[in-house]
Amino acid sequence: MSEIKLSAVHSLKTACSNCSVMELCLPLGLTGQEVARLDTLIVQRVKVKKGATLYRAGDPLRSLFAVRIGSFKTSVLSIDGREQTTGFHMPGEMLGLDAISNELHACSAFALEDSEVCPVHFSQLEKLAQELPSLQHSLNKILSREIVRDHDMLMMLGNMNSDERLAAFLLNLSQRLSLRGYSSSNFVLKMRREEIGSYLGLRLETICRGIAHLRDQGLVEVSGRDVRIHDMEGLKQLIAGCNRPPLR
Amino acid sequence: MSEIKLSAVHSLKTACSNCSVMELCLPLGLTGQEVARLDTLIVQRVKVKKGATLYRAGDPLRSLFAVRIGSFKTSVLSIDGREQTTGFHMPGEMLGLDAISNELHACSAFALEDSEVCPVHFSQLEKLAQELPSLQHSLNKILSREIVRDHDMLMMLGNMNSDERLAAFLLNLSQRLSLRGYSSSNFVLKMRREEIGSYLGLRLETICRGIAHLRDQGLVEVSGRDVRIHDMEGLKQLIAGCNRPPLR
DNA sequence: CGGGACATTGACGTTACTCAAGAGAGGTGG
DNA sequence: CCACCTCTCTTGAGTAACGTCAATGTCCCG
Repeated sequence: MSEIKLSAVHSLKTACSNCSVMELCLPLGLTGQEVARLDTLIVQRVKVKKGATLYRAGDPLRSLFAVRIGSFKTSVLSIDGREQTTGFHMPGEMLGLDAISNELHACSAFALEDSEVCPVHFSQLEKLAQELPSLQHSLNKILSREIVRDHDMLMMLGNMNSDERLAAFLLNLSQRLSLRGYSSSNFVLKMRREEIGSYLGLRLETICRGIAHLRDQGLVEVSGRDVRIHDMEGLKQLIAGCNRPPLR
Repeated sequence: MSEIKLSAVHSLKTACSNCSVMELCLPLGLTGQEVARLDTLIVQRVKVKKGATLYRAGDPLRSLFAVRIGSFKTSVLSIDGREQTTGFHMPGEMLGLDAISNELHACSAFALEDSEVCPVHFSQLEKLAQELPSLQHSLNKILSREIVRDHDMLMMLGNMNSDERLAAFLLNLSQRLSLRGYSSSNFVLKMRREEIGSYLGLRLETICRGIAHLRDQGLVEVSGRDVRIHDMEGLKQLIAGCNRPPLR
């Protein structure tokens, strides 16, 4: 009886098969039965308030986290306090992959809005993957995709100017939101200018100026956090030649 | 009888257990018996001449490659011909990890000197990993370590000035060579200035000037490809915490 | 020994950073 | 509900860092 009290509300709904981003997440490529077994690993979803920390660099790896609702940023902090944002993460994406290497989280994860994640106990996941080849394959792919994504970022930081980086960033957001059923031309930024800058290797003022440049070219309209893309093709042309299709 | 002709020389020696970098490579954490099974996947080593291509972006993923002897660079090319070097790889490191994601190589790999790799057929590797939990764990760790490495690169490109990047690059080489039994203070660069620049997001002239700066501070002596580190601590201080005198 | 690739250095230009001031947005308490 | 405070965003002016262009030097490799 007493066991119910904590997880009753959650346990009924804790099921990948119910999740709106299942086909973007860990269950990708699994059969219904396999997904059901994966479900058993996710004991309880966790809500994370806007601004709260999901984990910090140096924390031991217990679980990976699948973003279910909301969005996160991950970043590493240098000794003197400078921050490099390593990614923005939306529903269906996995957090904590860099911790597998040393069993310690290498970066910190912060919620950009009220969010919800599905913790997946990592050693249990490895054990289950041992039994389910397609789960193992899925995990391999997710890890590899993160590497590809990081290489795209290296290309951006190494070879693109500020306006191109900003255009690529907006296109990337647009595409990922579109995959999740949202408008590709009309969306809201969940992060501050400073955080965009930290991600793109630029100062916040440079982000502001970049927005002004794109606006002056009639490509986008940005009002605070609201983004409206007016000329998707124009944006793509701006970065064409620096990268293949949009990003990632 | 006829089967012997091609691989006779190799098959005798093709064994991870003989390999000088075994404990840095895929076999890490495996028992002797497990290593023996891994050996069966590596049919034949492949020699790659200096300047030759091991694989190109877009090639289908057949095998991952473990560097055995020599060194490689991997890079992605933009449509307009700009190159972003994504890594330099030395013995014991795996090539092709980014191909798992789409079953297509996302970057190209070139030998920087006469080299030798151990191809590991990927689907066979996955199958074997299904039977050997520690092999699977090893692969997960290798993938995750690559992500951590890429995040370090992002920190470098996003937050460090040219001299710091160069210092960090030299220290990184020094450390990896040391791990492999070579001198940490006295080594030979296998890549050109332009390739270092492509890796660090800088022009080749900036690399030259950076070398001059480090030389003027008495930290290193570089003559062509020969590097002699005179003040390891000084180099480390230069990048410690990413702090700098007057920074960009 | 000659030629081509690679490396170095200088002069100058451009981009993005720094510093600064002010405007806007959002949350809180009176 | 408004006033206030703080955080965030925007824009300008001046500067530092890196890129570009160019000339020259050096090292291999054939």
